[in-house]
Amino acid sequence: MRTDTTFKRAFNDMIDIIRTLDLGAELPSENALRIQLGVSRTTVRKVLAGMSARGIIISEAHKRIIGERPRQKERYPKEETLAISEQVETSFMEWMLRGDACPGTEINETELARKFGVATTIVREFLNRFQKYGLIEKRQNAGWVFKGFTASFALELFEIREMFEMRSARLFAALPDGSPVWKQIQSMRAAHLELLADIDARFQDFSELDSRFHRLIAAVAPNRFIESFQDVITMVFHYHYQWNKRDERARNEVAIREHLALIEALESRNIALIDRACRLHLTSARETLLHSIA
Amino acid sequence: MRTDTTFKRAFNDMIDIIRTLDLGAELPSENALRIQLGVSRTTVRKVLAGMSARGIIISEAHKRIIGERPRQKERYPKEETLAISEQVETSFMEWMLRGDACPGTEINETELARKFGVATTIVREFLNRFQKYGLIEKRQNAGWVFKGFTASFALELFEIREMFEMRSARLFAALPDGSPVWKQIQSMRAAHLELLADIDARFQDFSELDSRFHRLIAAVAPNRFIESFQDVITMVFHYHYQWNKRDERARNEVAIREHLALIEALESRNIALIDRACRLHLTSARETLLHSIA
DNA sequence: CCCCCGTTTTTTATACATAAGAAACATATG
DNA sequence: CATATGTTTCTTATGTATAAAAAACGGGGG
Repeated sequence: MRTDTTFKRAFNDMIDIIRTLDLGAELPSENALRIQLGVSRTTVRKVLAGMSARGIIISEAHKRIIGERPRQKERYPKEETLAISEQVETSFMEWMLRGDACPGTEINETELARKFGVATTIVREFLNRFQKYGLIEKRQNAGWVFKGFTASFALELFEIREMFEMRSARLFAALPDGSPVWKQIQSMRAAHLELLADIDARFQDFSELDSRFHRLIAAVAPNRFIESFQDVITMVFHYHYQWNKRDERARNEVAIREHLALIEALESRNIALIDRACRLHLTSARETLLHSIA
Repeated sequence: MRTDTTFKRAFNDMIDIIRTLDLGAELPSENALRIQLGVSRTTVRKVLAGMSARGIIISEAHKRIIGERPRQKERYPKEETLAISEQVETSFMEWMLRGDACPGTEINETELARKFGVATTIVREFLNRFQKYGLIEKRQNAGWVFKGFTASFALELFEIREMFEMRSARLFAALPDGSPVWKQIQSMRAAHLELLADIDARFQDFSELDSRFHRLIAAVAPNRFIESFQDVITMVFHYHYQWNKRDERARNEVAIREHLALIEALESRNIALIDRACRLHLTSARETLLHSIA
């Protein structure tokens, strides 16, 4: 009943590993592969078995040798490497953001399960986890209510975000000169500049950089509640902007420049400057989001 | 397979309703009862049927009359009115706080299900919901890890709490004189004074008052993320102090006085005073918690 | 002894089943 | 026709089943 997505993902990853090796080379041990692939040895063995069956790997006495270069077409398609729970997430986000759902819509577990073609258990589990994003609410013995991806959601989100980011930025600036974070922030700046130089082609890469940047700042003083809140932000930006591509390039360029300003402020160690750069960036991000909701 | 806890709870509540009525009196309509009991009409009818079977209610043509006073012993015991999911919560908290679990302990769904005598589905669902409290963490394709009810948990919790409470207190103080909250804060003060007057006997009532007090302050500027965080705080205090009764009376008395000081500060509208009262209270609450953890 | 691999046991992810509960529909009665 | 009750249908809460994945066990060679 469980899907073999872990196996398929590992299989694909294994293809990549083999491609870095020479034909006829000996493979690493099962245990070594287990660590490289990030799965259990059970799965590694299944992958090895599958590759042997296809002639990619040849098993000799106490050895496994690469028999033939795996071709890209032997990979399992991306969809088959996603656990059902991940597929549900995507389906749900699509359902939500495509506009099938307006604020106040009742969410019916059974109906969603039917619509997505999965078991109710999974939908239920997803909704329980999704609850933390503040977009749905459960009612006792009844279903869920979708509260809507509304302006007030965005405002509440940014109120918290501002508190958290200002806190982290200040703590960041208070770190001693010797701290390794100053190196990291340097390479962060470099990454921003690189992206900026090639913004027309790569503007879509910003989303990931954005997340990394804010997480780096927050990481100086770890707090599990702040980290958990960053998941909310990541989710919002990841999914929301998938459906709102308007002005994406311009939007991201502005954000990059704001990040650079914040980096400079951090390096100056000047609290007033930091506060201002931080607030400026968040205000503009908030306005952009609000604008795209309306 | 589903338990009939909703029915049993409604049945007990119905006993209370009937006791306020006279013998021979006519009962409200099913619909009216549905609203009073907060359940569906289906459940109301089941309750009515049960009571008819016991002679508490006599059904005549188009009428239902109270035939006999229900006795307290006819109530269903409390345990039977708790949904399995609620029982799991209690069991888990007990498991956690009784000390069976030290930081880093791996949580095994199957084992917990066995230990608690429930289905794995329910345990899984509970863990998914419980995740938001920051005490457990999931690992892909494996179980969960209990991160421990540790000092750093308490510190991280209070760092956020301080941000949120200060924010709410300030917004509270900024409300115009005409706002109804000033009346509410007055009666809150009265409730605190009452409790203080009878502290030796009623010190255990503080926990609920505490939660109400902080929620009142936060409610002036609703933010779903802050509200959700208050659930965390409520959980911590509710369960943790169930297993740490040491100095409870003294602890609560101190907290009441701190609340009274904060109320006074709020009424003064003086930001500096408010900040100080707020911080004082939170610091003392944090120290108390830290002390009881160590 | 330590690592490698084959085998067995345990656990998780997911599907499915069903009683309890909610909601919708239908009928009756004033 | 509005409201109350009887009936039917749909949904949720919870248990059980099972393939996939992880973990544990065990023997053999360096």
